[in-house]
Amino acid sequence: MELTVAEENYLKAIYHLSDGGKKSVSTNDIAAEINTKPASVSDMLRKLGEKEVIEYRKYYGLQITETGKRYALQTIRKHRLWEVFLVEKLNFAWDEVHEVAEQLEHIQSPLLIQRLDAYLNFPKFDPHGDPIPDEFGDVRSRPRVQLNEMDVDQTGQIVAVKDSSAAFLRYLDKVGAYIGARIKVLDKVEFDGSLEILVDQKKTLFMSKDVASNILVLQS
Amino acid sequence: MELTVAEENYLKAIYHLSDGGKKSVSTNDIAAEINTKPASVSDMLRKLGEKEVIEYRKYYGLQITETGKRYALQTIRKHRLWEVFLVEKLNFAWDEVHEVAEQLEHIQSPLLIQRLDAYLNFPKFDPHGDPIPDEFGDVRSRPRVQLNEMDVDQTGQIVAVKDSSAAFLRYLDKVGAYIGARIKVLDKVEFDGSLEILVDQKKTLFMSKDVASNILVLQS
DNA sequence: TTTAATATTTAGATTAGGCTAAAAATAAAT
DNA sequence: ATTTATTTTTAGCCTAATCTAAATATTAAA
Repeated sequence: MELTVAEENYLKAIYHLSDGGKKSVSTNDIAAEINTKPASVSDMLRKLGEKEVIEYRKYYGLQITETGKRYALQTIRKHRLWEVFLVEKLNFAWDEVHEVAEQLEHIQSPLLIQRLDAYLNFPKFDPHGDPIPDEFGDVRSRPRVQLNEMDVDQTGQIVAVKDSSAAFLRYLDKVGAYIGARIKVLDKVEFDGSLEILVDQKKTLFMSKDVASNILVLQS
Repeated sequence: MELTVAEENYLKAIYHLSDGGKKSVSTNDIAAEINTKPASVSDMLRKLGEKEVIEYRKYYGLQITETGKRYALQTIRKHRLWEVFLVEKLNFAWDEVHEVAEQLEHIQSPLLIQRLDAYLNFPKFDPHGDPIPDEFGDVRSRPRVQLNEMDVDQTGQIVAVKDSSAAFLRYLDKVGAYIGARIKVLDKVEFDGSLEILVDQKKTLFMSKDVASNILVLQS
C-alpha cells in the first residue's frame, strides 16, 4: 500500500507523540505538532483508520497498529539516513539539515535507501544522536557513558548531566557544552585524566576529569 | 515565485519538446509526453500562462518565456546532478536512475544543490552525456577565473572551489565566502598576492593567495 | 467552399488536503 | 447533578490536479 506524503507525516508525528505507540495521543497534540487545525486532523485520522495504520475510535483516541509502526519507522529511517548524508558528505551543520531531510524522507525508492545506507557505512545514529531504525524497523539504543570514560577520537552527543546544579549548568553553557552538543575527544591527559574536547566541530575546550565525570554522552 | 511539482513537470516537458523554446509544441504532444489527457493540459497551460512562465494564446500554441526557461533549466539541472550522484556515488546503473531523479529533482533547497554540485566536483554532463546547466541556467560554461587572478575593484560571484575538502569548505563557511556569494576585490598585496575581499557588500575579509587560488569566480 | 476529421478547450465531477464555523461529545467545576 | 469549559467531530467550502464527455475551433479533403 502506498501512503501519501501527508499520511506519512501524520504517522510519523503520531509515532513520535505516542513515544513509539506507548502513550496515547490527542487530536490537539497532533494538530500542534504538524502545524494544522484539529478539524483537519480528525479527517485524516478517519482516513488513516480506514487504511488500518491506526486503530481509531472517535472521541476515544487512537492506537498506532503494527503496520502503522512499520511505515513510521521506515520514514524515520529515511529521514535520519539523509541527515547523516547531509552532514557527513555535504558538510551541512547538524542544525541545518532538518528541513531538507523532511523533504528527502518522502522519496520512494527502496533501492535508493539500501544504497545510501551502504554508502554511509550503515550508520546506527543520526547527527543528533538519534538511532536509525534498520530496514526491519529495529532500533539499537545506545548506552550512555561518562565523558571521562571516553577514549581519544571517540564522538558523541551530550545528553545529560549528573550534577544539575545551577552553577554547573551555567558553567556548561558558558563553555558551549550544552545538552545536545556534539563532541569529540581530541586528547586525554593520562596524568590527571583531564580532556581536550571538540564541541560542535568548531570550538575546543579543556576540562578536568571531575567536570567530565558529570557529563553523560551518547556515543556515536 | 514557487512552482508546484506538477507545474515544474509541465515546464520541463515543454522545454524539452520545444527544444529549448525553438519549436512550437502542441497540447497533444504535451499530453503524450507526461502521460495525461489533453483536457488536463489545456487547463494547466492556462495556469502557466497566468504565472507568466509561458505565453499562451488558446488554439494558437505557446511560447516559453525567459522566466519559464529559467525554471525549466533549474529543474533539469537538479535532475542531472542527482543522476550523477546516483551513478557515481551510489553505484546505480545509468539506466536505473531516471525514476528516482524524477522525484529528487523537486526537492527545494538551493543550498543542497550547491553542495551537491561541489561534492560531485561540478560535473558538466550527466551519466547519459547530457549537459548540466549551471546555476544560472547556462549550458555553455562561462569562463571562471581563480580569485587570485582578479584585479582590484573587479566583482563576481563565487561559483566553485577547487579544493572541496571538508576543512576548506568549513573555512569558507566560517568566513562567509560560501558558494554563490557576491564578492569584490578591495585590495591586493603585491608582495605576497594576498587579497582583501568584500563579501555580499557587507563583510570584508583577508585571504592568502593560496586560499584565493582555490576559489573560482564568475566575473560580472 | 462546404464538409469531414482532428485538435483544443470548456463544463462538470472527483480526490486529496486543507480551512472556518458550528455541533456534539467528553471532562471539569460548581 | 447540572452547568460550564474543553476537545473533537461534522458540515460546508476552497484549491490543485486530474478525469470524461461535450462543445468549439482549426485544418484537411472532397
